[in-house]
Amino acid sequence: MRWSQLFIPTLREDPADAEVASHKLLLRAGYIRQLAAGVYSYLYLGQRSALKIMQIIREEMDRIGAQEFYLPAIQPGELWKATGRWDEMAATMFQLKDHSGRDLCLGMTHEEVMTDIARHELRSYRQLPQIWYQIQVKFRDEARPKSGLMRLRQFLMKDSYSFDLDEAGLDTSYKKHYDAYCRIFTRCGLDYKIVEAYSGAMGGSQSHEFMVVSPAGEDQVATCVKECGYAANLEKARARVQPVKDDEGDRSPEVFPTPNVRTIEELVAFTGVKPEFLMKALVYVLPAADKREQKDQMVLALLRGDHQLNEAKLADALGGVTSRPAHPEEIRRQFGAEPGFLGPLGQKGIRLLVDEALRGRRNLITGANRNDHHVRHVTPEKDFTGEYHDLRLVADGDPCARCGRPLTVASAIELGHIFKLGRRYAEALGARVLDRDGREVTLVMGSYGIGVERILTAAVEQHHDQDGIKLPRSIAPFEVVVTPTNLNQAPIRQAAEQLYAELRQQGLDVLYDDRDERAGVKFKDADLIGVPLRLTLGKKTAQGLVELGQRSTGERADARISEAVGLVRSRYCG
RNA sequence: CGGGGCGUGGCGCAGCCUGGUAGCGCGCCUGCUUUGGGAGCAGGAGGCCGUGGGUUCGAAUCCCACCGCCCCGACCA
Repeated sequence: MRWSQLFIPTLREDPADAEVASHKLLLRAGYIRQLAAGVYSYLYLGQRSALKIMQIIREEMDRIGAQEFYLPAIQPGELWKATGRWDEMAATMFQLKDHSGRDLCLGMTHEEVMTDIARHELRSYRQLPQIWYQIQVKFRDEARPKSGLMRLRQFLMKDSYSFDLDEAGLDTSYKKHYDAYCRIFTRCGLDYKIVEAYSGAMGGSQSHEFMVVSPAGEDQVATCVKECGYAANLEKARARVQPVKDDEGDRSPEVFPTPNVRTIEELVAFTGVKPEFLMKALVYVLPAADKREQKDQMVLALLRGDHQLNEAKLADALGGVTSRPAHPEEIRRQFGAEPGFLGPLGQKGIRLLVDEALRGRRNLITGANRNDHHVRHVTPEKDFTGEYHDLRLVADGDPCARCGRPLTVASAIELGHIFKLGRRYAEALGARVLDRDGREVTLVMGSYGIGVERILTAAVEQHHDQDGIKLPRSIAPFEVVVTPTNLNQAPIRQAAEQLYAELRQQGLDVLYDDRDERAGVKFKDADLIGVPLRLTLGKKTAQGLVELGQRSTGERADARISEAVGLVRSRYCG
């Protein structure tokens, strides 16, 4: 393509509204422009990259036998009501009505529609397994879109769905996706990690996320420093506990005054006792299930003073129900004390959830449920009983649950997520087939997603420098740029034109910078938009030489013009 | 949804406190010179100052309301 005829609106300065590197660079390089919060237009370069990413995804999905569909973005509300997600997802779903008042929504994911097809069409186990996918737009009314393409309200997703007769079949479909995802992210030139993930509101048994570690990421992952391979989303991560030596002896609880001492830090300062000998009490409220008669249930979560509560684990402990922190009035009503003075002693009608790290501990200090008082010598099991669960948020440096070496906690961008869904959606929508014995069985499903823009964003985060973007060739909008430094010199122009024509004949994506600009402008722009290889025609053209420059490494080498095309093919773009 | 910040030519910003002819850099157009890391000189075009109301002789500037965007938090299949 001739640059002089293209629309590549590069900017010299950082846009005021961009904070993270990928956002700034994608705007500056003319890949994207913003339309509204979390809504972006993909201009020529952005679209070229997106198309390449989607093509890689397509090839690898096809390779595992997945079949490409294209489903509607606009969907009937009934389907979502049938699975219970019309209300469950209402906060982030764009819901609307048609002219006659029927409920519709913009698809935020496609379990419902895919399962609807499956229930109407699949009749026999002989038709299984099936893997169906699409690359399509998704809409989510995010409360806070952010960081350019990181969290969008409209975005592209490759989503696939597997339908199997049983769990063993699901395991196979899941593994196929796992492997396909590895190939996809590798081909996109990303350095990624695979972590165990929390399934959240999707339900289901097993789940992995594909992550790129980056300060711009919104997720947190815990990774073992050693080769044991343990890696998990912080929502899910487990760790061993550093053992603590308690005071021996069977002492009895003893209330003591702690005027205005509310936080763990204040309690440490006041008593001189280290936080690991304290017990913190956090109150959560479970929304009343179903009937309005039943009132909200309160839950008290107990953790070691120096530990943090992991709300995802709390939700798991509560059977997959999301709870919310209690309001101060609710706390006063139940405990007769202010937050800051709460503890497990003498509480009725409230569920006690105790973190595993408190198992076997003795003589701890906790709140007395009386303002300005705490109580010491409290021993779980002896003085109160509760259900033990792993409730703790893993912290950087905690010993790995698998090998005991320290875990590192880092921010990461979620590129893809694979779920074993089980039968939830098939059950709700009645997707069944006859098995070998003629019995009706409910399909077992998996669902698998990849964020297209996330790949682009993560790739820019991982591959850029002061001068701009350094995308890998597989997803860069162009593979080569031919840059004549001065078009007014006929030999330079002719050599450039010829190289451009020959490289195109080789089937390469070539950009020819035929703009009437000074060399410096052309170099800056080529670096900014991230063309992996630049062929520069200039001073040495008279000697029959062209300079080959690699964007990723900064390496430059001269070559004979006559041999340049062959060299590009064999050495750089093989 | 809570907290904070910002809306002024295409982009980045100043002006606002203390009301009185709307300014700077980049970009854009024309011409000449220049030509391997965002050139120089000269001339020029381009602004409902986010929107609506109010105060005032007079509002980019003061007051009120609303809208939009960004950041932190809550939320996030």
